[in-house]
Amino acid sequence: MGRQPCCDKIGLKRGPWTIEEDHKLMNFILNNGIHCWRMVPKLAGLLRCGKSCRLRWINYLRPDLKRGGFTEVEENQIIQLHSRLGNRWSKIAAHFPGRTDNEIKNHWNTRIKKRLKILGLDPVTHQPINQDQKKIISETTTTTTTTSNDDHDQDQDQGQSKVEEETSLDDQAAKSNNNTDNDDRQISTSSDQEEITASAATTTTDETKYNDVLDNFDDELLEFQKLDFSTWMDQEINNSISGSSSSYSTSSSLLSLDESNNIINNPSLVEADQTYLDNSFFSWEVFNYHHQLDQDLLFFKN
DNA sequence: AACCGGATCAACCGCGGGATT
DNA sequence: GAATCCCGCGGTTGATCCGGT
Repeated sequence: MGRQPCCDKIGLKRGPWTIEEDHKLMNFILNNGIHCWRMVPKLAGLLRCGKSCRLRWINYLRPDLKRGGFTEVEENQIIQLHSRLGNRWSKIAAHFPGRTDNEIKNHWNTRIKKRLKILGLDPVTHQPINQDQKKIISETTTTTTTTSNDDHDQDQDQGQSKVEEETSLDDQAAKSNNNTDNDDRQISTSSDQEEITASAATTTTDETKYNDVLDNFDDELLEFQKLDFSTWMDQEINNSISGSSSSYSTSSSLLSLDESNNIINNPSLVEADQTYLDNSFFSWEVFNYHHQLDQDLLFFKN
């Protein structure tokens, strides 16, 4: 007997979200919170399945998302964590406040994998590739960009051997999350850092590199922990208005900061040019400018 | 200007696991 | 213990962007 689908898909909309749908979903969650994703689309008046709403919220609408490209420090941290956790993207993402598992997964598959191959490292085992393997990889990467089944199998094998370690990491992540309550940004704990440091010390060739990475990471974490969530959010809002924030998506589906500010300064543009609404997503900042952010943010601050 | 192919990333799908009945 | 529900995860797809020719 097969499993029932998560929802009946008859009459449900698929594909890219419109600004109107985003607005409905965000308003609903901000006003009501999340209790049951299955009910969210019905109550919010959306023709989407609950899964789709959840994904949209987690990967795009959540106000604490950190947009923009990954820094080298973050990339190195991802590599470090991937060497120990394998393709457990959600576990890896737990170490990066404001980043989603999807974002990290995409970044890994599109950039970091290549970077490691160029450096002569196997992205699956993180070990140096011998010449024969290098040859095979260079041939396969020129013919296809998709993940091979071999990769997949190796990933799974690797995953099996890491279950015990993962368990301890999960415990730490859980403790960390419980300690932080509303402050999602403060996820990594000192014990995480100690373990990462200890693990880094066991990898012989990259020891120095990892220590540098961890030093930088500790500095960032310290800065980060000085902020409480509401302070951070206020800064993000102020930065967005002044145009000095560093965390903006360059994604094509978002209006650029210049465009956003242009609309802020000239709201009539939106009424005059319907294509803004039809074809574009506002950035989070613009969206909130038009929808009384302060009121909505009370939900998060409380 | 038009086309092409690679890169990117949002979104979908199926599955596994925990909770509940 | 079995059946069912729901959530979350990881793999994959497909639309779009972008640079090269």
